[in-house]
Amino acid sequence: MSIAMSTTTKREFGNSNEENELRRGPWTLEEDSLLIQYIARHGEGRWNMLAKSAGLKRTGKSCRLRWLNYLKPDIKRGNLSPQEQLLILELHSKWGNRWSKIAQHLPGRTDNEIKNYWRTRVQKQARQLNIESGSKRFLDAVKCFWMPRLLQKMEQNTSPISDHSSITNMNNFGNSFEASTSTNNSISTSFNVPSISPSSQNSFIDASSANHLSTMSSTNNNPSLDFLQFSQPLEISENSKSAPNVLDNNVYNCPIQENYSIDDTNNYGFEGLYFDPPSSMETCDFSQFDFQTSGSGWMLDNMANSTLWNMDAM
DNA sequence: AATGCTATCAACCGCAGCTAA
DNA sequence: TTTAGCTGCGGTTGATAGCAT
Repeated sequence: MSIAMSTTTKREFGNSNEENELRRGPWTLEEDSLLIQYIARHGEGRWNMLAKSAGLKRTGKSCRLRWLNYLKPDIKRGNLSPQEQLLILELHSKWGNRWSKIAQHLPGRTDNEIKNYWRTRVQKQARQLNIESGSKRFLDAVKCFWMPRLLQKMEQNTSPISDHSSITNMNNFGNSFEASTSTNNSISTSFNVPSISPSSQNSFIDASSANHLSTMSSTNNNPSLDFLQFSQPLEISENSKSAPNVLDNNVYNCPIQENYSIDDTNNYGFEGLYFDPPSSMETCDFSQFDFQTSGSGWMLDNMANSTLWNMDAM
């Protein structure tokens, strides 16, 4: 829904006496209506001419942006699903800030939306981890913490009962994590992450993880990335316009496991999500992550109350 | 209730690439 | 070959809603 302007802001045109002055700022319902009707009759493109012909006191660029990011009928609104978030993380690790390219693989999502998501959610997490969002360390943090948590969340969504009671077997084995359900859907998942607490709703890293991480951090002052063995890249063609996304019955490489297959049989298309245990367990060097905040001591000291990797905020 | 802070997201800006004249 | 106009992309800004104090 458009945010109709009730007041004149400084981003609107300053002099209302200037009939020919270009309008700026939020679009009104009338403008939206004009644009929609014009495109319905004449199609999109040739935006400068379109703006004039439609009687809009807007630049062509502004019309294009409004249409592509907001008014176009196939725009999907609302929060990004865990599947979409996972795909964004993976595609960003592959392509970087190629927002439009990433958006091509998320039907109904715009580059602007994905860019905003990245800046407001992902980069926020990077700041809290005190690591650069584009760095390899951050990518590994994403893969160690965030992606497994997303998968866990997706798993919860696939269960008939959407709380943790549906998870009947959840064990920690050192750096690995297994969860299975007793439902007919037979979900079995394993990750190589430290001690994920199934009851930790608000914080991905629970207190035991915090201890683990603190210990590792304190015993390794010269963290090495060498034994990290992630990044089986998604096999998505650079030129592919079709979305190899989670809505399809695709099998593709993911950074956590060699392969996972996806059945499109539930709301998210993830009912049949299955992770084969890796032949050789990949491990995550947590000592590489500097959880020290700027001058306030170890972030992990009170991790139970931390919002670090808070999936509810994603 | 008032104020300040933070998160979100729509919209703008500048730049680069493309194309037609 | 040059140039002007158009389009698309990525970075950034600013309005505002919601939350905390």
